[in-house]
Amino acid sequence: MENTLSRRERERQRRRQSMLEAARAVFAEKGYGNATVEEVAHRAEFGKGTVYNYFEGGKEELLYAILDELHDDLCTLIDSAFSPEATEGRPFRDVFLNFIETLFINFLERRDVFALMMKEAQQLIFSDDDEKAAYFVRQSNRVVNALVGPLQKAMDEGKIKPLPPEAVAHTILGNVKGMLMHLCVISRSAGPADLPSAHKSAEFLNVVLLDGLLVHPEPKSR
Amino acid sequence: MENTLSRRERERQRRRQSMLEAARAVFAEKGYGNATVEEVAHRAEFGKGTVYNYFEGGKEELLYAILDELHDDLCTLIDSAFSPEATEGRPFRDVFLNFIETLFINFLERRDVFALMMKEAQQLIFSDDDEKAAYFVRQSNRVVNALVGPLQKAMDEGKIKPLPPEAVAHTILGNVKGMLMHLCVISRSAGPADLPSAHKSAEFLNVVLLDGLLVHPEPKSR
DNA sequence: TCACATCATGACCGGCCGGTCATATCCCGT
DNA sequence: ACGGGATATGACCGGCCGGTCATGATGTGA
Repeated sequence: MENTLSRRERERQRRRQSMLEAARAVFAEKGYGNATVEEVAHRAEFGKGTVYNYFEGGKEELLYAILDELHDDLCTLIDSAFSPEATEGRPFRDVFLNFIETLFINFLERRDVFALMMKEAQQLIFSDDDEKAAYFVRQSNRVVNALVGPLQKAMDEGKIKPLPPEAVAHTILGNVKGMLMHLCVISRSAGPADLPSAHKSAEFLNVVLLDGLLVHPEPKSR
Repeated sequence: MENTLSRRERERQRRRQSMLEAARAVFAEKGYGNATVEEVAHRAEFGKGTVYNYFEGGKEELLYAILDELHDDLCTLIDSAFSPEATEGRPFRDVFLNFIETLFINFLERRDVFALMMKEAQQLIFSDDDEKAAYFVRQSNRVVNALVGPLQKAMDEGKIKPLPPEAVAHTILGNVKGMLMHLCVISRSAGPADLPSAHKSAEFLNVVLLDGLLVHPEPKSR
């Protein structure tokens, strides 16, 4: 009966998902390089061979699936932070602060997966295998492009300086990444209690990126 | 004779250096993970075993030695960019621009070693081995601290906003790193001809970091 | 109930490489 | 010229793990 087929299919998806989840956990815990497929399999309560029935590409395909998902999340988050409803009539400053804070909150509560992305993405981007390098550049650009739209709009409206929007997007994302990394690192030595709140960190970045470090940007001459 | 001993010692140093140099080249080319000690040895024109006579810690010690050196360079560079002679009477803006540009030039002409640092340092900082993580935090802090001094001074003199200097230092270095990475990446797909000059990139960062993205930082009230 | 397709499994293989060590070589002082 | 410490060397070992596949379990439809 036709139902059976779809039932099978649903089962199949469920298993795939649970393997992915296990992989996320194990990779985050040990790092991609040190994680073994065996452990992923067992955490998902399967035998090693079974994983290969679901992910032909093996270990690597698992990683890519996870990274894809993560970048999707990022894009979604950017889109919604700059959606018309979210920006309606509010000063750019507030919208931006809110954007950064949301990013922080979102990723800090998934710090280990985030750390995984940082680590492996870096590895990929400098990989000597052009295939892999290109993959990451593609992913990275997807995110940058999601941010370019809103930035271009803000420039057109005269809210921010007319600079190359891709460069600005890269810079912003780079700063967020850097701040997140730093938070991850210090949350390891210090207790998670006394690390700056997402809000404080977001405000800091807001000041630096929007107002700059100089005290008096001197309107022009004089 | 006493001379002989020192002669031996000098020879020893020379060999160590040439192994280090070989390691730098091989690691840069293949990445630490894919490089083999054997290849390092051969590039330096030694047998594998010999390397272990000079670096008891083996492969890892080679890496650390290289990273140490790189961070030393960074510190030196910062010190001299903000030395009294270099800053004497010049506006902070110029000093800063010059600093960033020097960093760019310096690292772009050693792009592969730089890429190595990016890759492996990231790996270290998120390592599950606390020992290694601590090592990199230490190195990273050395550099940050070198920058904190000049920043504090600039804040005291009212030249830049009074923000936590460590955070500012992290941010600045993070931005430089990000820009360098980006340059490395695009210099791979595009011919090295048409990538923005170090000067252009430095100016971009100067504007963003010193003046901010907003168009009119409105002096205050009115 | 049987025959057949689908799927799970883990023992096994092959390749890889860091590190060791027995041996050969060199170089020195005498 | 010789004895002996210092040094170079690369064959070898051991551990590791990704991926495969022969086997057996499961379940489905007739």
